[in-house]
Amino acid sequence: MSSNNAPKKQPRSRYAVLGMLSMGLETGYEMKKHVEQNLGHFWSESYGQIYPVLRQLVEEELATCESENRPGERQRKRYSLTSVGWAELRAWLIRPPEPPPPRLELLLKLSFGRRLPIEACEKLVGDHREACGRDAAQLSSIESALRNAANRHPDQPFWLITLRYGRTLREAECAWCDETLEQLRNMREEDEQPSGSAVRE
Amino acid sequence: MSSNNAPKKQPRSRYAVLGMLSMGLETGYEMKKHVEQNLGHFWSESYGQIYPVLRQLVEEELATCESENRPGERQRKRYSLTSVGWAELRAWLIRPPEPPPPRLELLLKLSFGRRLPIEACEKLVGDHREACGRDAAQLSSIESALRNAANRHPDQPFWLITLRYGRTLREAECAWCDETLEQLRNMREEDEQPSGSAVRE
DNA sequence: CTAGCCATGTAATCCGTTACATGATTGG
DNA sequence: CCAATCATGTAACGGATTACATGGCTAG
Repeated sequence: MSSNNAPKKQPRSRYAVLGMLSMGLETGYEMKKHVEQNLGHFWSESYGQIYPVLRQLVEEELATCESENRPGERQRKRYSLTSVGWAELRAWLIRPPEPPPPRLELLLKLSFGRRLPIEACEKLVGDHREACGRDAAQLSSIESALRNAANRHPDQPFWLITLRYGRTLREAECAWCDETLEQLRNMREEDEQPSGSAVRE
Repeated sequence: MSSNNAPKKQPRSRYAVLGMLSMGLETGYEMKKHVEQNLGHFWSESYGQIYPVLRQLVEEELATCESENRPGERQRKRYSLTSVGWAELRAWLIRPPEPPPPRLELLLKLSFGRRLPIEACEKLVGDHREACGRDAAQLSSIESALRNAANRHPDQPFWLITLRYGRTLREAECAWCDETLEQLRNMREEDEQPSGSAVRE
C-alpha cells in the first residue's frame, strides 16, 4: 500500500536517447539529426531534452562520455552505453507503452461543427484529406526506397514496420475523410432545401 | 518582419471550454463529466485546466458567470458565452489544426526491436492488437447506440463523425498489427534455421 | 573573410496532469 | 449519520519546446 514499488516513471526522451546510443549514434547532434531524418514520422526530440538527458545518463552510469578529441578532430563529446544502460533500455523496451491522453484537435473542432457553416467543416476535412494523402504518398515512397536499398541496415525490417504503420494509418484517415466529405455534402444539400419535397414525420 | 501579427497562441483547453459553453454546458463540473463520457475517445481535460480557464474567460469577457444560487439549489457557478466568446470560438474553429509533434512510443520501441528477442516484439504488437480490437468494438457499439437513439441531439451527426474516425483508425491499426505479427513470425522462423536450405547469395 | 554548418548547451516558458484541500448535499 | 457524489479550486511538479548564447571549423 505505502511502498511506491513502481520503478519511477522516466521521461520518454531518456529512452529515445538510450535507444539511439544502442544503435551506435555517439553525439547529441547526430541524434537530433537522426530523429529529424529517420524517425520524424513517429517521433520528435529537441536539443533541450537530448543534452540534459545525456549528462544525466553519464551521472547515473548508464553511459560514458569521451570528451577528448584527437587533434585535428572536430570538438565534440562521444557517448556510449554501459551494460547498465543496455539493461535499462531492454527493460523499457518490453514494458507495454501506455497511451497518452488523447488530444485530437480536428475531432474536437468537428464535434462543435454545428456552430459553423457546413462549407467550413468541409474545408477542415478537405485540408486534412490533402495532408494525409501527401503523407501517405511520401511514406510509401520512403518505404520502397528503403526496401530496394543496396546497403541494408540490420534494423531495416523494423524501420519498414514503422513506415507501414504510418502509411496504413494515413490511408485509413484518407478513407475517413472521403466518407466524411460525402456525409457533409449530404447534410449541406438537405440544409439547402428544408422545404421542397421534405416530409416532416 | 517585426510585428508579431499572429493572434497569440492560446492553450487548446481554452477552446475546448469555449466549445462546451457553446453547447450549453454551464459548470466546470459538467464539462469534466462531458469530456469523460462523450469526448473521451479523442479528448481529455483536467480540472486543473478547466477552472482556471473559466476564470480567465470571464476576466477577458468571453464569458459571464452567475454565482447566485436560488435557495435550495446546489451551490455552483453557471457560466455562459458572450458574443465575443462566440466570435473567438468561431475563429478558432475555422483555423486549420496544427498537428502536434509525433510521439508514438510503440513505434519507437519497435524501431529498436532488434535489441529484443523477436518473441518480445510479438508480445508488444499482440497486446496492442488486442487493445485496438477492444477499442474498435466499443466505439462501434457506441456508434450504433447513438444512431438508434430515440432523442437525438442536434450535434449527433458530428459526434457520429468523430466516432467513425476512432473506429476506422483502430481497425486500420488492427490490420497493421496482423500484418506485422505475420512478418515477425517469418523473421523468427528465419532466425531459427540460419543453416538448413538457406542459400547465401 | 565570411556565410553556413557543426556542435553544445541553458533559461524561460508553456501546457498539462496529479495530488491535495475543502465543503455542501443527498440517499440510504 | 455516513458514504457517495456534487462542486470548486490550488500548488507542485513535470515533460517538452523555443529561443537564445556561444564558438569552432570549413568551403567558397
